Amino acid sequence: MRLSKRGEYGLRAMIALAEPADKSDAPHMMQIKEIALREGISAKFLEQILLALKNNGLLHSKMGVGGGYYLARSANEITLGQIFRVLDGPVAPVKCVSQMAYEPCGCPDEETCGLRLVMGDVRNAIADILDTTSLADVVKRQGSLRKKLGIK
Amino acid sequence: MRLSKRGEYGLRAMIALAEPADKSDAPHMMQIKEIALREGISAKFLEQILLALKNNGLLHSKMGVGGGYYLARSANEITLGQIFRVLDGPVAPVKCVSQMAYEPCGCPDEETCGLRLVMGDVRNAIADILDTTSLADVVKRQGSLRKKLGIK
DNA sequence: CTAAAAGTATACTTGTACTATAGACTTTAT
DNA sequence: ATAAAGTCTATAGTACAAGTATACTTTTAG
Repeated sequence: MRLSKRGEYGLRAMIALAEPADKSDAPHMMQIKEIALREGISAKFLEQILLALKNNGLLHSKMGVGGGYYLARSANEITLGQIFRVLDGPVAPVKCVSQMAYEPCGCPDEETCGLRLVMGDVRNAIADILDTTSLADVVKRQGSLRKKLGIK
Repeated sequence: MRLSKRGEYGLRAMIALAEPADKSDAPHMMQIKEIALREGISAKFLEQILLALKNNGLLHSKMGVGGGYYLARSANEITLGQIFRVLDGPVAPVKCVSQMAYEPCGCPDEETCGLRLVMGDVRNAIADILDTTSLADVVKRQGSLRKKLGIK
């Protein structure tokens, strides 16, 4: 049930962009290099990932000197599920229980296939978390944890 | 979050073996060929999978003429989680939230990493389902569904 | 006791997806 | 005009998944 590096790096970058830049609530614009350095990722690889997120409407960018990437919508309107699906595809463990990208699997009777029933539950459990957690939720959670631990 | 073919076939085979052979509650012994045919799987590939399950103590086998595979324990003592881990490895989407196979990931501060927090939730949601569902549960669920639909 | 049925074990192949890396191009600020 | 930044496409190396092949061992029937 692994999350790919692509997915991992993309989610990390989006979370970084969701953190407030300063006291103001202006959108946090960051350059690829800046994110790559901070997260310890190859800048070129991250480039592709951010591009995919942009092409799917989750990021905007500004070209030229002083440019960078920023969230296309406010952090509480972007869910982890949206990001995940762009980078890693459907959430479902097997295609035959996918809501977004259904395909039949090979079982004789899909209606009463035991494996399908359980995998359907798994899919729902994962989707419940990813689709109800926004970037803002993640940032908030990080923040209160840092506060509790007395860190920066 | 895909389930590999290896995992899928193995789980299907185990469920098949968990279904009662007849009225008696003797262990259901089946040959590789028999399972492969029923599930529409390559027998040679299934062979490897069943061997792995045997070497990890989930199956027993009887060699020679009239032999076959059967569950090493009763169907309610084998969980899907056990089978899954043998065939597909850890349940956790990222290694740094794995209970069974922890490894650090690259984040600056693991304690307050937002991604890690969420992926921990995902891991627990998946593990909750797989580790509390036994083969017997799956068979029971299939049975009641078949009954409800009036099928065989 | 021997032949055939069945599982054991390992090695090989083929394809695809992951994880990048490279390089040429476009836009923008100064 | 130039340099800083993003855009886009192609390619490469590696690892892993999925499936094949082959040779060997154990067991039972006859």
